[in-house]
Amino acid sequence: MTQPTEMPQHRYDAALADEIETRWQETWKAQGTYHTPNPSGSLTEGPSDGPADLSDRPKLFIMDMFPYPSGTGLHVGHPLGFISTDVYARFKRMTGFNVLHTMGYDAFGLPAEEHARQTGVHPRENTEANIANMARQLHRLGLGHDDRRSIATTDEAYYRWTQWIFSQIFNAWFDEDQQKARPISELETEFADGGRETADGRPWADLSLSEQRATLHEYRLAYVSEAPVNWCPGLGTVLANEEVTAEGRSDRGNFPVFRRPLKQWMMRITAYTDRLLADLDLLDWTDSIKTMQRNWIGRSEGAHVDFRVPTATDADGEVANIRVFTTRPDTLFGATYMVIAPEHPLVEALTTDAWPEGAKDVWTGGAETPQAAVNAYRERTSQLSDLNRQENKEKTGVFTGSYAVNPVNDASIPVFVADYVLMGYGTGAIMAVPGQDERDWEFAEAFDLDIIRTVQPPNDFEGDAYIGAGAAINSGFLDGMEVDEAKAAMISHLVEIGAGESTITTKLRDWLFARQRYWGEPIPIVFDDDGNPLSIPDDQLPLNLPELIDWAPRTLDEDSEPEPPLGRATEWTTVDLDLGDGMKTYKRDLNVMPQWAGSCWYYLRYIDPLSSDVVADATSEKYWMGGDNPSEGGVDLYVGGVEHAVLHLLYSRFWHKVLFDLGHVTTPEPFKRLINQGYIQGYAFTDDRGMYVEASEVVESDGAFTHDGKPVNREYGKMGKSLKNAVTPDDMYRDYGADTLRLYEMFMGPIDQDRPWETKSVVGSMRLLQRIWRNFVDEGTGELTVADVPVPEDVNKILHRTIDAVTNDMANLSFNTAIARITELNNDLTKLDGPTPTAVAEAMVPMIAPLVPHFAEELWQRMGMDTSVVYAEFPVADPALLVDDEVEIPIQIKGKVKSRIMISADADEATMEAAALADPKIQELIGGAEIRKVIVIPGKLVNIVA
RNA sequence: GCCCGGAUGGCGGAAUUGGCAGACGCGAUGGAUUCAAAAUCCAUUGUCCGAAAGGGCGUGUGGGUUCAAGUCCCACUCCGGGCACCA
Repeated sequence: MTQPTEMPQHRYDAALADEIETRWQETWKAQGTYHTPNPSGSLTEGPSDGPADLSDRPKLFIMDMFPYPSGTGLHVGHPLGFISTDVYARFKRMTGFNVLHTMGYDAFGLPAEEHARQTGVHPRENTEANIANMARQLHRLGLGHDDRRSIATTDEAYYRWTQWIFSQIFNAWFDEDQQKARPISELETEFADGGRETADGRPWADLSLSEQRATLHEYRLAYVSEAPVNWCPGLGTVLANEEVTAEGRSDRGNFPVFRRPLKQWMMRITAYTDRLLADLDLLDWTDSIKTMQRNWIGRSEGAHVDFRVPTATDADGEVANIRVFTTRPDTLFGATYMVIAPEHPLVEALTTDAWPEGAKDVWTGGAETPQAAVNAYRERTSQLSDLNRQENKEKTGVFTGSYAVNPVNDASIPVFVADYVLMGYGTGAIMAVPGQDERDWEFAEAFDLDIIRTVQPPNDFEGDAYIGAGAAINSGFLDGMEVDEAKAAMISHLVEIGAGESTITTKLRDWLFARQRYWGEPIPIVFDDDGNPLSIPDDQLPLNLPELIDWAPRTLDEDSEPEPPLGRATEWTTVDLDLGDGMKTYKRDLNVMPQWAGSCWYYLRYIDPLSSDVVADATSEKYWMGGDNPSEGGVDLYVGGVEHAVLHLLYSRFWHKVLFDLGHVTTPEPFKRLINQGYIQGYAFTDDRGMYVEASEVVESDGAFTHDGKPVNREYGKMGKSLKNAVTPDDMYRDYGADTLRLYEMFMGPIDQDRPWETKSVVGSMRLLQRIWRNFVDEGTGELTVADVPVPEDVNKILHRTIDAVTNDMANLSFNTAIARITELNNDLTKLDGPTPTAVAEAMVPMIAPLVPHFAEELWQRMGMDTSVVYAEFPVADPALLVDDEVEIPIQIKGKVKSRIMISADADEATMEAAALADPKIQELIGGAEIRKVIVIPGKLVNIVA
């Protein structure tokens, strides 16, 4: 049994840490210590206990990717990034910056709705409870957030502006000439002035109101369109491409997703393809994230080529023309057949009644007629999910019975339907060049088609299709040209004969923006009697969700139509409005926005969370976003998980660019610097049935692990509920305190690396704080042991070296090495007899303050300071103390260290060489051997080659 | 298949430009203290040979450049991530 009476009364333990931490958290809250002043508008007040000149200082805007407030609360993995940004923010506050750092909650979304479906509790109630719990957990961590600026995307005052931005996007169009978004009213003026022609050439004024609305709708950046979408019956909603996994299932819930045409809200993100790509160069992001964005956008340059099919006519009665996209127009002479996707609109027109002469048996799929073959093939592929279509890479297809004409050599080539060509990319049709394309080669072999090489492979080439560089062969006027030259020549030839042109294709599709769910922002749109969408006036925002008894979407089958829950609020679905042509009854849009909407712009509301007349005060926006130097502008540091590489970060950049074009923000990019923090992983344990057991109950002895007396297997994975290995911060607060948790998480390794959690190692960080504490406070009496005594010279040097190293490490976010340096300094301090010199203490406490703010504040106040350590100046190293008069340098023989000597730090090469050769140990080792060369690096080392 | 990362003691990880590999911590071992334990303090801790002094070998593998390589070059293995019939 423990006997607390024997414990020193004033030891730094969990109980004392708890007392110190909660006390300072209350004080900071009362003083508004982390209140960050804006230059104008709302929130110009700074902290009552901080410097008065904060808003005159250079700014720094630091952000975390805000969390979704889940019902289970935080585990110790979540705050890793939050602690990093907090340490950095605190360091920057102490080195002369006005730092904006706060936290919000991304609170709309599916889980709250699923929870509501299970419990009958309204999503809002549940969401608010979760936010309260998460806010408590985060506050207890001592994060220096300006809580006046905290937002939740579900706040009325917040989503009012999400809806406003939607209206801005809806009421804008993309001017291709200027490559920017402009207000739709300017387009209307162009039409009205005759500066732009209508589709059928009629003057604008002759169009009916409905026709005008329909015309403008074609241009809007947010538009309704009938397009193939990802229909997820399991969730009862449609999803964006980005929300569908490679396996063809929903990102959330893992339900199957089906492609089918539906009328849906889209956002014209594709208009911004080039700018989204080009502006990546402005950003200080990792190459891997930039690469992921580039791959997702998937821009590729090539050409359209038209292949006529003289025997067929299209829907307009014209000679059928198959337009293909190719990145290799130089290989056109090698096109021996064509393939169109099973969903291609020309399939029916091209499919003939009977097999033409020359059709090989293998082309027919065993069917009597092309009609039968194509129908059977389309039937079969339509039933395959995307997953199966990708898994089975064996080439299948059937001949349509038609031949197309190769525009460069008039060759007649057969047209196939095959599912290896996808309708969703390019034109949904290809010219097949088996000689230079592996997939075409496979198909050509399977279907006994001609193969013509049009690029000369190297002599030692042994593969099938050759996709490398080389001279053109078998290609008429291109022969002898290298690939790039041949491409250019072919394109100009195609333009000349009117059979093609250069073009650019992207994988990026317009963003599907509607969800048939309840817990999201209602779309601020109404429809007139002709079904034209119109935005509701800004002064009627926010548009609130109707109160419903039954929020849940229906789980439906594949062939069903989505049923938006908002449609059940019958009173809500219609509204009387005057939109300029008198009071009329309109139908509301019944969709809600996707979860990504609220997170697209939250940084702007952090800047100015209170304004009700503007999205963010213009002066403050320019100040915090760095609008004075737009190309360098944006949030100074944004930290979050890599899982948002293409979703949130692409959408957010898109919205920001629209707002930039419309003049609402001053920088072209929202996030200047991005860091992806690693994940905290944990050990997990499975029993003999393979079921996870509670990791905290597993006992280790002699390298073996047991749970409840039975042996278990150790595994390793992302910390969480499913692996039963979550450790909560609340447990850590109780056993060690928040400062220890902060210190441990920062000490575990570099910020961007995954790392395993080990509760047993946390004690190391606790010990460091205890050892520092003992150098400041007598554990028995609680008396301060800091005294105004002189600092020994060697200690002073160590102190200034530590200051120098820690300053650099903090600036580079290398908190693990900063902590190591502080530990070394403290170890030296421990060895010192007598009290800790005041001069050392006054440097050391501010130095640790960013990492362990409560601990440092407590020592700071005990040392008699009358202002908060939060705004204390970070110590500055004295350069004179960083250099030594004498240094120890290694002497190497052939690169191996053999001896060491002390030598004057500024000794020249000759002196060093002489000193090295004079060393007795070296003389003995060299003996009489000839010295061939001596390399001297002044102040560093001597290497003797003997 | 393609594109990014990465591999250093029993473990987490250090090592600006090529210049003393293993900082700092965890764990482990021994000691001091204690009736005993916890806590604390001190010492040792890459590996092999050796009683020691000392020496050999060592940063995934194989080669190379260099006075000198964890760091640069070539080839490969394994692990993590992203994309994937994208024409």
